[in-house]
Amino acid sequence: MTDNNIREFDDEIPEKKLKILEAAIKVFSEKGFEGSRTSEIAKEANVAEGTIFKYFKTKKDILLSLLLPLTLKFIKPFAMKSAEKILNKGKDEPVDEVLKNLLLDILHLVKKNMPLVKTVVIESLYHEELLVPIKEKLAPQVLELLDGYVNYHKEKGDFKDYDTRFITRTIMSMLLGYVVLSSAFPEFFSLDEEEKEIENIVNVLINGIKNGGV
Amino acid sequence: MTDNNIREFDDEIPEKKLKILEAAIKVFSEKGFEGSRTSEIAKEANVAEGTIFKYFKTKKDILLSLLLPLTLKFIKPFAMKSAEKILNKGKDEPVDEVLKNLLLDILHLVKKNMPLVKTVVIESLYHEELLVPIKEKLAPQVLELLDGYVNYHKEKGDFKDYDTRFITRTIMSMLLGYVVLSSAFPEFFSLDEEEKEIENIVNVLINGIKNGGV
Amino acid sequence: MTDNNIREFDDEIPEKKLKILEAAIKVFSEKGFEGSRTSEIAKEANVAEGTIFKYFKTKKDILLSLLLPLTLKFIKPFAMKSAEKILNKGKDEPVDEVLKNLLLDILHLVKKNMPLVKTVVIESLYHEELLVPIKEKLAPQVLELLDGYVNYHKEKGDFKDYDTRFITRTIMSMLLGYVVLSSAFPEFFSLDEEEKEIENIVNVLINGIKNGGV
Amino acid sequence: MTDNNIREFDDEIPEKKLKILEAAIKVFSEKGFEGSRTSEIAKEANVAEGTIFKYFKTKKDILLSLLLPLTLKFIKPFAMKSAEKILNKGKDEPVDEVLKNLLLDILHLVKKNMPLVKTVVIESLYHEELLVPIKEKLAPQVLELLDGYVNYHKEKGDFKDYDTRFITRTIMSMLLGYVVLSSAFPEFFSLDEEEKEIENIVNVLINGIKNGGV
DNA sequence: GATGAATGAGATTTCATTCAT
DNA sequence: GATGAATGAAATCTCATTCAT
Repeated sequence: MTDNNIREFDDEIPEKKLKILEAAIKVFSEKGFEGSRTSEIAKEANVAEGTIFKYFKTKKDILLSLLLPLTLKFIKPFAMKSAEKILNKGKDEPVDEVLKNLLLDILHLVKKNMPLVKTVVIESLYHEELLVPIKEKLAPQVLELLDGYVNYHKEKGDFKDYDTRFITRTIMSMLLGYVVLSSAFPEFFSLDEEEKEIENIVNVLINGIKNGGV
Repeated sequence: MTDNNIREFDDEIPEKKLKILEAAIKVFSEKGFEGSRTSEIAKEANVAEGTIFKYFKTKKDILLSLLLPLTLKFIKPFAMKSAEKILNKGKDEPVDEVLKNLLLDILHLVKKNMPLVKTVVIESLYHEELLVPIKEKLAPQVLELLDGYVNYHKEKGDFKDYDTRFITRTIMSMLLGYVVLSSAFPEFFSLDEEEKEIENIVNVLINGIKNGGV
Repeated sequence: MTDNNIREFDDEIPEKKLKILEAAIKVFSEKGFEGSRTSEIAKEANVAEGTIFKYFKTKKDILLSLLLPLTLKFIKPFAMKSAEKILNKGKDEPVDEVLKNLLLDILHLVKKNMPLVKTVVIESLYHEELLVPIKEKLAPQVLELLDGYVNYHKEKGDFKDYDTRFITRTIMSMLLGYVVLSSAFPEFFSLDEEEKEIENIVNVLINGIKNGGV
Repeated sequence: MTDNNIREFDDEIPEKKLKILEAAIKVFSEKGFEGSRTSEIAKEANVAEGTIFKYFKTKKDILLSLLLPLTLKFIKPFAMKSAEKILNKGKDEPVDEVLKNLLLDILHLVKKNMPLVKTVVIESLYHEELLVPIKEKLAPQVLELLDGYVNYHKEKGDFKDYDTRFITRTIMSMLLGYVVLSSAFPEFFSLDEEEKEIENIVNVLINGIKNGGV
């Protein structure tokens, strides 16, 4: 499932460079950026160590290069598939169903690209060069999308009168929490019931845990 | 607020060792474990580099030593203060209030020890030696506590009929998500309204975002 | 003026090889042999890096190959032009004039081929393979020529009774000193008065700086 | 004779750093800066390779650090000994004698520090960072000294009416030429007659080679 | 105990050279 | 012949760890 393939955009990116990127994502996600050795990346990519530096000026450069695949992996499908399919098409479906599908879609995307996401998220906590473009380019796009969704339902009267941004934050928070928790303690979750788990989470998000709610 | 002091247990731990631990927490949290230099820790601790190795066999040993302060910092107050004060004392207060106080307490604890928590959480993703004791010792204690709390309210009929563990997971998830998100994107939150934010989060957790819920 | 062209002997030498040699002379003279990269030579020569190794077995081989152009550049014209034109033709002119013309000719030759000369001179200080042929082939030819010239004038009674070799050495010394100094500190000299400078140098060489001499 | 010792200024410079500098001078002078390996310098200095980088940030830093010993080696003794002893004390001796002593002194200094001088002179042709401080600090001091000497004798009527700077240049040129030539082709000179050679050179400089001069 | 100079194994990076196309 | 992607040996530099003081 975590096939980790960045190959969707083979466009003009050379085969070897792709193999190096894939290898780097694997190794980084297992050892962390600083804990990774270019020698191991090279071996993993079936490439001579020197070849890495034909495609990337420095080791750090490999890390920064992960932003492109991340963006492509998320923005494009998220904007297209999720936005169109779920938001537009589904504007008549019940809000529970729409939200569940949205979260499930995001989640599948995250899980499929877990090593990439894990690496970028964690390393952005230590490397300004990585955090800045995320804050300035990636985050705004995601926020805009979610805010739009939230606003639509708020206007329809589906949601309580919280601040839009607060709802967006809460949705992201829950998602993030679930991802981190289930990735750190997978045995804490029943692996094959993700669908059911998400369904429950969405239910909580929508109706709360308190008895006597709807 | 994040004074990061481990000194509460000065018991027999030598002053220099404490200074080294504090320095390590600071440096690790800023650079990550692998990205940190023992030289920098030494400078930060106002100690000669060699002194570090009088108290810790290896650099990794410093990391593993963080488990003790983490446990002391969390289990003790969490078990004592939270458990007693909030759970026992509050068994008559409305559930919203109790949950809010519980979360707020945990959150304050986390925020106060953010560098320590950040380091242990992240590094446990890369170091088995760190993850194992967390899974085997820390997590069970936290779970037991939360499960007890959840069960109490479930039995009182306060909560919907979800699986206990699911509720526990969801509470932790939300907490974790909030912590990670607000720590990675602090400007995304209004710094001085943490209390209000938590209150809202608890409200969502309890009543959901859907209009027409209670 | 420093056109650096080795093309005079295009005889059978392929165009690409010439371009590589020219490029090497340029790059070597700017960065030194060890400080030069074959990649830069290739770029400068508008040639693929691999092409270099079609014409030269190794990088060092390029350096050694500079001896041929150097010899051609110097021995041929020096022996022909200088020897014939200046020495033979001028045996009746006053010694000052003859010496001045000789030095000027050599100097022009050196300046015109400065990058080549600089490279060979300096690198011969580090590479036996380069020094040996110079000592065994180039130097003797130059010495023989100069010695002949000096002897001619000594016999004519033009020169004081110094050892022939000493006079030769002194002439070369002055020339070399002037070349090195004016190339390291060009702003120390007035660029456009080279002719006048040489004239003065020759005057000193012939008459000394002491007042009361001729 | 080329003892190459920089130890005169042991002042506060650590023993190991001195050994590294001495080793670097030796290796640089034999292989050139770019052709030298830090591993060889370390071995020559009887020091671990890592130790080099405790005292010098980079390999290039070692090269630049040679300016200090060079300055100390030359400016101090040159200014003190030469200036005082030769210039002041000798203002009544015949000009030949004074100039000869001056050149001999400089020459001895150069020969004694040949590896250092060779390295700095040659590498300054390739590294701006080395050339600039020489041009701006070292050269002016030397020039001022020589100019002073020349002016003194010009005013006394000892020298012909050449431009002061020209005479300075010519003296330096001859010296430099002699040093380079005798160092590149030592067998071209009779090693043990340096004193005599210099005497002759000074005679030429003063009286020229032309017969009938004084 | 505390220090910090010294170490050297190992990391990243460079670059001459090869070779399939 | 010409190319330039790929190589990998070797270079520079880093840094946890040791140890004499």
